[in-house]
Parts: sequence; structure tokens; C-alpha cells
Amino acid sequence: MSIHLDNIVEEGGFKSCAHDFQTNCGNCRLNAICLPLALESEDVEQLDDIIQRSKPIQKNQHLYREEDDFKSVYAVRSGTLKAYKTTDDGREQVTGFYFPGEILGMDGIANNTHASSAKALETAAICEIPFESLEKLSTLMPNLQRHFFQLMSREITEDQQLITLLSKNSADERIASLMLSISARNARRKLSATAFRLPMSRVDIGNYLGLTVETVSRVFSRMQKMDLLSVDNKEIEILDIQGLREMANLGG
Amino acid sequence: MSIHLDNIVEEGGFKSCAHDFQTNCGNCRLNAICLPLALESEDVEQLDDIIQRSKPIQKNQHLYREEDDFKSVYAVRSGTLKAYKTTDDGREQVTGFYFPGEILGMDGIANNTHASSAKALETAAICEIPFESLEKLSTLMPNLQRHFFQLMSREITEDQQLITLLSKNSADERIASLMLSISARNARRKLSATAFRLPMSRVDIGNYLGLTVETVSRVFSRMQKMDLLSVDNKEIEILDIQGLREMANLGG
DNA sequence: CGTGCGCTTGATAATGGTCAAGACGCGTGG
DNA sequence: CCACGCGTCTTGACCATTATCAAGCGCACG
Repeated sequence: MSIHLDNIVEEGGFKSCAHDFQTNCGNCRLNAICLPLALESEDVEQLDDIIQRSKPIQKNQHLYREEDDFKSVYAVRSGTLKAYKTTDDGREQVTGFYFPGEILGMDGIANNTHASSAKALETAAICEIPFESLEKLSTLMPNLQRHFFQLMSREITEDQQLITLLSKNSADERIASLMLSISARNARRKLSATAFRLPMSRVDIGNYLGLTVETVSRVFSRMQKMDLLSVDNKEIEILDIQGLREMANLGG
Repeated sequence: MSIHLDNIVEEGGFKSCAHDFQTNCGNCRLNAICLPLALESEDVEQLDDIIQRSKPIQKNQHLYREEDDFKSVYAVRSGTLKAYKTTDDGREQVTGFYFPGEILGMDGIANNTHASSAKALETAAICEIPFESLEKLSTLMPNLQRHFFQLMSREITEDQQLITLLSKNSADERIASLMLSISARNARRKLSATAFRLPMSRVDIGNYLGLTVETVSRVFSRMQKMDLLSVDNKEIEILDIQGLREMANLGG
């Protein structure tokens, strides 16, 4: 019933298309998210020079795998990815979902080896940022250096949020929080904060929030019964965002 | 029954004492942990110049508080600290324990505001590293820049480990993992891997691992009954490290 | 048109939380 | 030095939440 408008909606309406290799950081409409720094235009050009835009990766394809050599970090231009680790007994821990404008792969810097795998949840266009070049450029551009310190710090604070969520909150609260997070990230990209299509499966949500599929499904049913949202498979509509906030127990 | 030998054991036996303000990075016996980088001696001197060594902080004193302005990151010279966030409903999520040689405070970079509080679990000596100076120095010393990217990346991978632990592992597994982690960090500082004093309370352990005090206590009792370790209040002796590894379910 | 995967729903079980009581240990003050 | 009191830890009984097991539905894809 739903048509994939993602690519068009995401970038097509502005100056560039997500799959257009000519896109550069200067005209990318995501740069407010991806590069919220006071880079002079000449700086942006220099950054542009080191960024590689490759052909889109398909659903279920890997961007990198755990234990691959670390070479680059990646910015999402369109589509969504999940990062995940596989535990010794074969279960999957999703460590993050990455939407357009967001950057992933920074966990690989510590040991020059990716600490997690990254897989496309739908067709995705990616900017590859070779880390060695980025390091060199960072010594020349203090703004860029600061920006990457901040990006990594943000990843830390977000992981800490998730730690708190997992350790202190009920299934209802975890899922309400995730819905609000996705809603906010949509809003940041000027998309609807109340109606969207989940790019990930129920299993992925469970593996992110430390819950089983059954529990995820039951919570969605419950939320629907409470008229907090309407759920049609992956299509979500938030009907009562205030009620959802109360369920998430995050205050506000 | 146990005498606090920490300061003596920690640094006194080598060239410097933890509470000696004359200590510098070059002669600090923790520098293999704190600065595992190929810094030339002149580089170390430059780094030394920006580092501030203040008087020890006492048990229960704060190094910084959530929402304080972010100015510095900190290296632990002796003692132990916990970093924690307070949830909206007043509960405490411990996000990490920091032992000598480890660095904390990096979560404050993202928003120029500390995202967590840090409190001493026992008297602690700290090196303060003003972040602005560190940034400036990093543009001049690519090794130092890389080192800090790596430190932050390590913080990310450690948070992801904790996320996995919280979301996939039982109470037994969580506590066994923590004991093994403390054991390994002791070994790295040339202390006993099998006998140590826990610097944190049962409540702190619970708030770190997402468990109640009662559960923490029960798990310790169970482990003792299984002859995996002997517990005398905060004194821990690991009796069967292999058995503990099996309980932790981390393979090996 | 069938097969399979993803999702939902129900019944049951287990893990850990909650509440309560008591022990132990430590620091303070008499 | 001992007594008191509080905070921390332990243990038990009971309960709630979520996992597990099982079955069935429906859409997508071959």
C-alpha cells in the first residue's frame, strides 16, 4: 500500500538527488545535520575533496563487517542502516539505527578494526570519509577537528541514553522512547513527525531494545488500543504525542 | 581487617607518589595505560605543560556534575570514581567506573556541558586536562589527535559492550563480567587479578548493571556457594577464574 | 498458487523486582 | 572503651514483567 518515496522526499526536492554523484557537501541539504559547523566555503571544498560517493548499497548489504579493517567513517545520505554486534552465542545486539545526515563507523577507530557490522535496512546512499584523510585535514582545520570530537562525544552520550533506557525502563517506555526518537529525527529532516514508515523489522527493534519480538508486538498492540498511535505493519502514525511522552516517562 | 594500601601500591613504589604534585607524565608509572602513544619526549613535555594536578578529592566529592560547563577531561591517578546520570524520576544510572590510568569526562564535549556527574568512591588524585589546550596541542601533534580519537572510540565500544550486557545477559552473567573486568584492569596495573577490594557499594553495582541491591547480593552469595569467589564484604577473591568466565558466558 | 517469513496472540514459566526483617560493621559520642 | 544508631548488606516470601513455547494469520515473492 505504501510507495517508497524516500529518495525523492529525502533529497530530490532540493538542489540535489541522493543518488547523484555530483552532490557535494556544499549543496547537500543534509549538511545542517551532518556538518553543523561554521566551515568556511573553502573548507567545505577541501572536505568535499576527500569524501567518496559510491553507488547506493542495497537492502541487506553490508557497509562493513565486525572485524573488518577500519578505513573510513560513513555519512548516510539516504536510506537507513543498522549497526549491530553478534554475541558469542549468536544473538544480535543492534547498537544503533542510522538515518540520513547521521554518521556511523566511529567505533572502529579504537582498534583500527570495526567493532560492529553495518547493514542497510533499505537501499541507501552513503558518503565515505576516509579516516586518514580526515585526520590530516583535522590538523589543518581546527573547526573540523572540534566537529569530530563533538560527533564522537554525541555517540557516547547517545549510547549512555540507551544504557539508561535498557537498565531502568519497561518495555512500554523503551518502545515509546524509540518512536519519539524516530519522530524527532524525522522532524529534523523536515519530514512528518507524526507519520512515518519504520525501516526496521520488529526483530530489529527487539534486538535494539533488549526485548523479544513478541513483546515488541504486544506493546504496539497495547499502544494502539490506548489510541497513542495507529500501526499498520510498518506504517506508524502518532495520534497522541503527549500521551506517548508520558508513556516514555521522559518528562515533558 | 584490610588496610588501604592503594596509594602506596598504586604509585609510591616507583618514581613518584600519586599525591606528589611534581609527578609528570614522563615519570608517571600509569603512562603506559593513559598515554599508550609513541609520543616523543619533547611531546610529552608539551602535554605535561597543559595538565593540571590538583589536590586529591575526598570520598563522595564530585569532580564535576551533570550540566556543569565542560572545560576539561580528567585522568585518574589514584583512587576510583563513578560516572552517573540521574533519571527524571530520581534514580541513578552509573555509566562507568574509572580506575587509575583511565580517562573520563569525554561525554561533555558534545554540548560543552557535562552529560553525567563524576564522584569519588574513595580519595582520588586526578590530572585535569583542559580541553581547549588539548585541542590546540592536537592540531600540532597528530599522534595526540589520533590518541584522543582512539580514547573516545574506546569509550564508545565499551558503552556498546555494556549495552549488550544489559540487553542480553542475566544477573549472574552481568556480575561475573564486571568481576572479570575489574580483575583485568587490576592486572593491567600490575596488581593482583584474583584478590582485590571493591571500591563501589552493592547499590553502585546494581545501578551500573541494571539490577537491584538485593539481586546483586544474592548473586554474590550464589557465586560463593559455587566456590567461584570468596566475598568478605568488599574484599573479593576469585577462586575459579575459568568458572567465572563460563558464568559470564563470554567464551574462553 | 503455494511457500516462507514476519507479525500477532495466547498460555505458561522463569527471572528478577518489591517488601519486609534482621545482621553486620563503622563512626560518633558518652 | 563501650554503646548507640545509621547505613549497608543479606536473606526470605511473594509478585510482576517479560521470556518462552506454540499456533495461526497474511502479505510478498517465487
